[in-house]
Amino acid sequence: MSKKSQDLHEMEERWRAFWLEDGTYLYDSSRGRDETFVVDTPPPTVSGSLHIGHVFSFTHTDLIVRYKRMQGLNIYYPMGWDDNGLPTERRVQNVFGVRCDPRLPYDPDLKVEFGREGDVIPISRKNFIELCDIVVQEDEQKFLELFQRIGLSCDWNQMYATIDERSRYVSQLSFLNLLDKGQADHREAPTMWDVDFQSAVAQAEVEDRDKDGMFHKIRFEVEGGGDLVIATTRPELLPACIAVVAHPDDERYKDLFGKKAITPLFKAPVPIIADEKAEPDKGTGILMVCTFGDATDVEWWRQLGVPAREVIGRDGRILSAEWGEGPWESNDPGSAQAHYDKLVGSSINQARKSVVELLEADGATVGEPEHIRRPVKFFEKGDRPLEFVVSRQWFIPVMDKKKELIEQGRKVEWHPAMFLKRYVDWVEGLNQDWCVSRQRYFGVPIPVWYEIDSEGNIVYDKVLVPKKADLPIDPSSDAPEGFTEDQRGKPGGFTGDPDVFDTWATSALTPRIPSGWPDEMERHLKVYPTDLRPQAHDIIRTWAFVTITRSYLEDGSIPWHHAAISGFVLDPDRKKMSKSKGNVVLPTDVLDEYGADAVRYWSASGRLGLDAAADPNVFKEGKRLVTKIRNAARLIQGYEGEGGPPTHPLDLALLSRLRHVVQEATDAWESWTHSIALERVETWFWSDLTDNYLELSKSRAYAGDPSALGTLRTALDVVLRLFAPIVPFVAEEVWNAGADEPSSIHRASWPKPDELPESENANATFHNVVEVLTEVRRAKSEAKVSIKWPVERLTVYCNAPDRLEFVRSVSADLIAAGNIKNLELKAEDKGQNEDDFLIEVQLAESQE
RNA sequence: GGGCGGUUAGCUCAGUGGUAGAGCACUGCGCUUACAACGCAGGGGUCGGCGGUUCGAAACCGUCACCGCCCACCA
Repeated sequence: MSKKSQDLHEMEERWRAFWLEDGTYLYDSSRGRDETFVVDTPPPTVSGSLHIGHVFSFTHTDLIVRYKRMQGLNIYYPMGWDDNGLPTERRVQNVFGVRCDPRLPYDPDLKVEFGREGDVIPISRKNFIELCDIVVQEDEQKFLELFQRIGLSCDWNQMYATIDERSRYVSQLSFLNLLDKGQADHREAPTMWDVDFQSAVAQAEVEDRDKDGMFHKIRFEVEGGGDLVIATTRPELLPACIAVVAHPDDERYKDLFGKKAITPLFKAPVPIIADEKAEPDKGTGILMVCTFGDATDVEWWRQLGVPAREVIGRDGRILSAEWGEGPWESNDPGSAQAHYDKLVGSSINQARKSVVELLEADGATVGEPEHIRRPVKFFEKGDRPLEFVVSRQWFIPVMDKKKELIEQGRKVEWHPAMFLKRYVDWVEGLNQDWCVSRQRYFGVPIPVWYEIDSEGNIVYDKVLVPKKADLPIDPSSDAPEGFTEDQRGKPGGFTGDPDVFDTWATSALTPRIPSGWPDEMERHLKVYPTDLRPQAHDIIRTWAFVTITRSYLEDGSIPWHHAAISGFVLDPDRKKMSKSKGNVVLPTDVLDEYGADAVRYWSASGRLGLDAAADPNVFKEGKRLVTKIRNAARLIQGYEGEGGPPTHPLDLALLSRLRHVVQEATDAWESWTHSIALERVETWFWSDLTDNYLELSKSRAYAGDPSALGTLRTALDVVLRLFAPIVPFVAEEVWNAGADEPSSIHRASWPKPDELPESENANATFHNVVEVLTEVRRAKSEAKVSIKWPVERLTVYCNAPDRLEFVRSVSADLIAAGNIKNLELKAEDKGQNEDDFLIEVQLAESQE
């Protein structure tokens, strides 16, 4: 690291320490709701890797917060860590080489090394959770360091984690409230299921992936003669077939409705039914309904009201069955059993192959299988397609509340507004209630027990709930009221719900976790509903949706007034970053190279909602700005003498133009377009101040002219405050230069236009003098001489005398800045257009 | 299949009806007492295509193309 980079990092570290010690960013609980700005911060998944995308979106939040703080608002900006759930479990499995087996007893002496390799060790649930706790502590520390490094102005005393006691309390309490209100129920039903993780998943966690498959055509006989051909990509579900369906208007099959088809191999008679959901032009136009191939199968199964034939188990292997009994109806149970037994225990892929072979041997296939590419549903974190498996799960009903939830979404102001549409589309497209239970270990336990009857059967209708005062509880180690632990799992006793909540069921409550809800309502109401929910657009369907839903169900509220949506970060070539492509930009790398302010500058230049490229040029630009601010400040702060009110026309022009920048920047912040605020301030700083004014004002400033000195100091003071939300470190450094007792710029007030004078002639004065000065520079550049080379004679001709007057009013500054020996301003027509300037520059013969 | 964005200089992006912009990259000059981690000057664009509205369109309307994202019952 170079010396200068080191200085930069030391400077940042110094202010980081000062802000913590000074309490610059602490929430003041004594101030009222209307003077407080509250952020419902996204708790990042700490078991994921640190990503430049975190820096981008969290900086967006911090920009807004810093602006609001300078507007005089009391800021409530907590930070949460999302450690709950599958990502942590996966990481523990990987770094310790273990897996959770809940049947095993707790081993208090278990020792496993971080990063150990070799055989995977099965461990008890309690041991597993202990390892999870170790891992999340480390991960949280890394995120904390990163976030402090980029200068997030959180109140670090307001930290929480989604697995901590407070979160478990809030999560369980809110769930019990829903249960009281009849807004949560459990049922045994076909649910989307990941066969690797062996857990239910919710609609929001599902994604389509295009996969290759084979279309197999299978001949079914029809009772009473004839046959029909079904095309399917999932022949392994043939034993689970409970009906075949065609469109009611389909001439090919019209005569078959009401009859029965006989499945090949298993000889099961199944009804041929008509339904408009069958599309004549897909496959052969007639399809088999299996328990369960997809969500439509589930619907048809419900309509038919027949028992399911479950063939796929929770582990993704084929279950055993007794053909000829119960739902396993067959015209030839013996041969059905013989065929089926060849499948039992095999994986889905193996079973598919076996069924095809059996069908071919039986002559039940038609033609060659055709290749097809089609979307297949996956758990977003999973590797194998989802299956529909019957299991008992807890749901929060949302299908009957779409209208209300859309209405709630409309009450929120979305920035940019287009994301409201994405929210509405998602809610409108919901096709199932929210499944909140997961068959996992590291999560918030579902706080209920069930009674066991005298026969030893679990009576799911008899739900035992804890007293709210006892929360949080773990039903696998705590006993319900009226029972003792030795009655667990015994007839006449109880059993705990074995599952945990979906991570989102807890994350949905982030506005209530740090607020003190519901026990400290006075405090809660000072920070709820919150003002701002910042988040990225990918989790509108999850986090935004679930938060709006839970707030509505809890007390009819909206959780936040504004939602600010950040885009994604793409690599410098605008491609998606991924570890496999090796194009990942690490936040620590760019922070090392360019510094926190420069990285924040890059974030601030990205508009809300738009994806941004991690472009090194923009980081560089930011770093250049930081250097420029320090250098400009060094010049201004180095001048000696008393400053006074601005009286000189150029000084009035500069400050008047700054006055308009203050207004424009404020308007931009107020309309959630921080990138425009940055652009306006930066243009003024670079072009007006450093390129031109600092040069033009030098002679007067060195001479101690009070108007120039006052102007320079005011300009610096104001522009630092305009820059402070974006580059907080250098702004603080320069603000406190030479001060014995630092006083944070971040507690200073946002500039107001009224602090600055307004001059009618500001733009004319500035533009005219700059035009002349630029021409002088051009002449010197063309003559290939240095910028300080003397000008023997500068003549400006113009037909418009008032234009020349503006130049004349600041001619002394112009003469000094251009090193001009003789300046002549002539109201003469030299053939130039209208009132254009015609500028003649006669350079001196020598540099003397 | 439906929806939402985007398309402006080699690159990353501003620019919502009035003479096409910035930074980087490129070329030339310059160490000038704030700044060589820099400054000054310069070259570079049929604003994705077509049609329309208008005195005037990068901008407004229509349409098409391409890129990206979101969603959709996987036969």
